[in-house]
Amino acid sequence: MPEDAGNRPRTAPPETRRRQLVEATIDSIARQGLSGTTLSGVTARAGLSVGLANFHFRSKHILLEETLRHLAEEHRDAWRKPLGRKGLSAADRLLAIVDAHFERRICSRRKIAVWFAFFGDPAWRAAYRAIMAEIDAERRGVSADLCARIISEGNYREIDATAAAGMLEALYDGFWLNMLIYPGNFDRDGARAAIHAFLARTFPDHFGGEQGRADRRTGDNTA
Amino acid sequence: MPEDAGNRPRTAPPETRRRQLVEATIDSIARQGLSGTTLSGVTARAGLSVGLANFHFRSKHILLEETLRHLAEEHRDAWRKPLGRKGLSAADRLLAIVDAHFERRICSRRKIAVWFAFFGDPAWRAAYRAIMAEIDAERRGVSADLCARIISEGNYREIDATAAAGMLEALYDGFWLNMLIYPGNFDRDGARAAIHAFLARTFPDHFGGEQGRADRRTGDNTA
Amino acid sequence: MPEDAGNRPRTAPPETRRRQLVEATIDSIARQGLSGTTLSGVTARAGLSVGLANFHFRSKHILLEETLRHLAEEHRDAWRKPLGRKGLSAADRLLAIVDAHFERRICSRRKIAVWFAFFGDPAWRAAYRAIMAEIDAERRGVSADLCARIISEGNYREIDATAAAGMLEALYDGFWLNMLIYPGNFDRDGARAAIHAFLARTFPDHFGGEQGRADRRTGDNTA
Amino acid sequence: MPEDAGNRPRTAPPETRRRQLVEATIDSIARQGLSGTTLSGVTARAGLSVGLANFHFRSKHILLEETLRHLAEEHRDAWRKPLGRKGLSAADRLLAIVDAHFERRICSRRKIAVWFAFFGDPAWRAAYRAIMAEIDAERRGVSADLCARIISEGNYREIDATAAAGMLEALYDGFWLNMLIYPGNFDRDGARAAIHAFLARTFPDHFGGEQGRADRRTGDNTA
DNA sequence: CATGAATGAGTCTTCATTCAT
DNA sequence: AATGAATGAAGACTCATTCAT
Repeated sequence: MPEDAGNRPRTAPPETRRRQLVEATIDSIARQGLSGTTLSGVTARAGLSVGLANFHFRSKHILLEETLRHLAEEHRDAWRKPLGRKGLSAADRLLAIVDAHFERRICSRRKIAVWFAFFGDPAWRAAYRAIMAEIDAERRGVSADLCARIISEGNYREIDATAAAGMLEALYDGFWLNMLIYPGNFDRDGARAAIHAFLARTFPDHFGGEQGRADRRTGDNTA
Repeated sequence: MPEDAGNRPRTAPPETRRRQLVEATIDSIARQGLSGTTLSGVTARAGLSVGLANFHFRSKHILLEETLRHLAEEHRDAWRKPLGRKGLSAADRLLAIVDAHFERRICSRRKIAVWFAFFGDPAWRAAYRAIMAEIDAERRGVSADLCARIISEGNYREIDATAAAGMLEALYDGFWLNMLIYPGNFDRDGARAAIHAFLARTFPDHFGGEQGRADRRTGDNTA
Repeated sequence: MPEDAGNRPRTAPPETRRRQLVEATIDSIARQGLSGTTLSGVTARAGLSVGLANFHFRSKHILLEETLRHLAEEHRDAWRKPLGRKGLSAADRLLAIVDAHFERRICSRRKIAVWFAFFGDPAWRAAYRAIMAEIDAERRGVSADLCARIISEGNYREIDATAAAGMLEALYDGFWLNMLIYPGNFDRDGARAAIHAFLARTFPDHFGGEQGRADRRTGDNTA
Repeated sequence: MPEDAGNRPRTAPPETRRRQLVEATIDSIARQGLSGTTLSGVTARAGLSVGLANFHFRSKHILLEETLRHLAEEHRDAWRKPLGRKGLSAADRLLAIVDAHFERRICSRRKIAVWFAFFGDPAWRAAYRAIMAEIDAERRGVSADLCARIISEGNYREIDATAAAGMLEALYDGFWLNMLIYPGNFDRDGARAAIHAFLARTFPDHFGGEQGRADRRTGDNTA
């Protein structure tokens, strides 16, 4: 269980330890769930002592909070980064946001399991909101703006940009959950393709059918 | 907290007690989460004693399992019942399935919270599958069949019935989760309307815009 | 260690259990000190399980608080009871208060050790005040009143009743502490005799030397 | 909290560190009690590192022992020093011992709190005895001798010198404790005056009323 | 059917102590 | 001399389960 005991230095920079522990926590939540995640389980997985978790984080609660925050930042970075690129069309940007939700790093079953572990608990839902409400609102806002631009560019009179952005949000979560529960029936590529198809049907002039060809390019599946 | 102590008979038929306890369990999970749900909490809420819960259910695990089963049956009944009616078109039936997911009884935040509590835990996900895999598969199958019929009736060559059914599944869960996390931004009527709009855009000949008018008929919001 | 396991009933009235636990707590504090007093130590001494202490008292803190309160009431009763008797002179009453502090039940090393355990901790000092400030003030007040009556009856112009009462308070505590630390040099009878002598010298007309003869009547020493 | 971090030299002679740590320990015990006194708390208060406490003292136990010893020596010096002066009468010497107990340095609430912290714990009572039994006996012996000389000088037939010395011991501790618990009702000057009055009544020819005048000379109260 | 006292295993947390730097 | 990361034993508390009544 100790990751590589023996030649590991007895002491390490705080950030290293924190990362090790957060990573072990993600592992533990994914496998044992939130309530099955114990400090001793996490530290054993990390090859460290119980005391150390309380030394670097001040309590189990804070460790979990930091884990949530870690995931939050990783996710936010994933969809924000491509938006920074120059010369992208609104459609490109919207696709980038969609695809970010199904990148391998973001959308492993391991990490989705952790997200839903937090979603499943009322207290952690509140923590999630405290951390993510603004970020989620920003993403929805950006998506709605992009939809609005697409709508105004095209000939999509009857479409409501806000509603379209809401659909996308629902689709991310909905596919994630179904990938988690029925991994045999849902996978990253299928989900992405389905959302692409949805966009193609909604904004046919912007998301042509040829986009779909590239969807099957990554052959990996979530572990 | 005891529901109506005092004039309640000291003994009652097993089915009554079981229902009381399951109901109290749903309450407890919705408010405290799965890990915050204790036998003594549940029984106190029901105005009963701890011993009784272990008498009627043999363990906490079984009580939770029965709670999950209760919800499962309620949900299954909700979308199955309208399918029994004669003389409904494929489109009517598909709409009925969609709408069943957003009925008030099915789609209260209280019950959604319980669903996601179970979804959030790996062990309970397995239990969920054991109970629901077949039912969920059936519903997906029925939806896919209905889509296939609609597709064959209409002129929707490029559409994949299975994918469409998968979209619907994702949308149910996705809207549910968003209603749970951001109740200010997502509600039952909006979700239903969004899915109706999705169907209208996907199968324009079958789901005309006039369907949308009825969507705002129920003014209630989830408790 | 279990007190009389085997023929002890598995369940007992709450008051019995509470008393058992408080008694075991007194024992434990006397022997191991406040910080050496653990829930498992106390319950083992009482022949009960850890869980039970948290069932009858809601926390260790409350158990200790109740223990303090128990001692407080016992002590208060000891000096209050004789004051209720009719036909006692002021001097009689004052002596009764003094003697109450050196009764065997009140003034065992075991119990004194517990008092001083609480005195020794800042937080418990505050708890002591919360419980005892009024009672202690009452006793000082009664003593001062009695001194005042004695002073007015006798010819003790220069004596301050309040100061005399303060002296008595100091003497109780001072002898208690010395009995605790140097049991070879200080004992109940000696302490009582010394205070009697102090009163005889302070109020010679009221506390004649013949009082002293009775002082040696109890031959017991503290355990 | 660090006493004067920044311009403090990184290394200092052992005696300096030891004194700093003992002083911080006294602070900590006075505020948090013995059980609330942790090595990291003490060292933080001193602006030093945990490791250093274990370097200069070999364990927490030894640090506390040294703290007790420090207090013991300070106290012993306080009452011994005046005895060294030439030309003092027995009465003067006895008064000096009494007054030493109520000097500001000796009799602050802070230090009394520490004494009683040690008194309150059975194990530390043993340590106290190991350190102080002889010193306390010496003081009692000196006091008894002085009383004996006073008794033989005066006309105090019925008085027992040993008992008188015992009374004084009890009064020191008794007033200390009451100052600790009820600082509003007991203070250094009042305690000293009360003991002076006690001596004046016990040995009227040696401790005249005019002594009392000087009692109020120090206007400070305990911190 | 029903109660609730009793048990004890499991978890978080604190903290003295160690030790590499 | 000095630091502070790291360890692990010990203790309070929770809670599912049992069982006598």
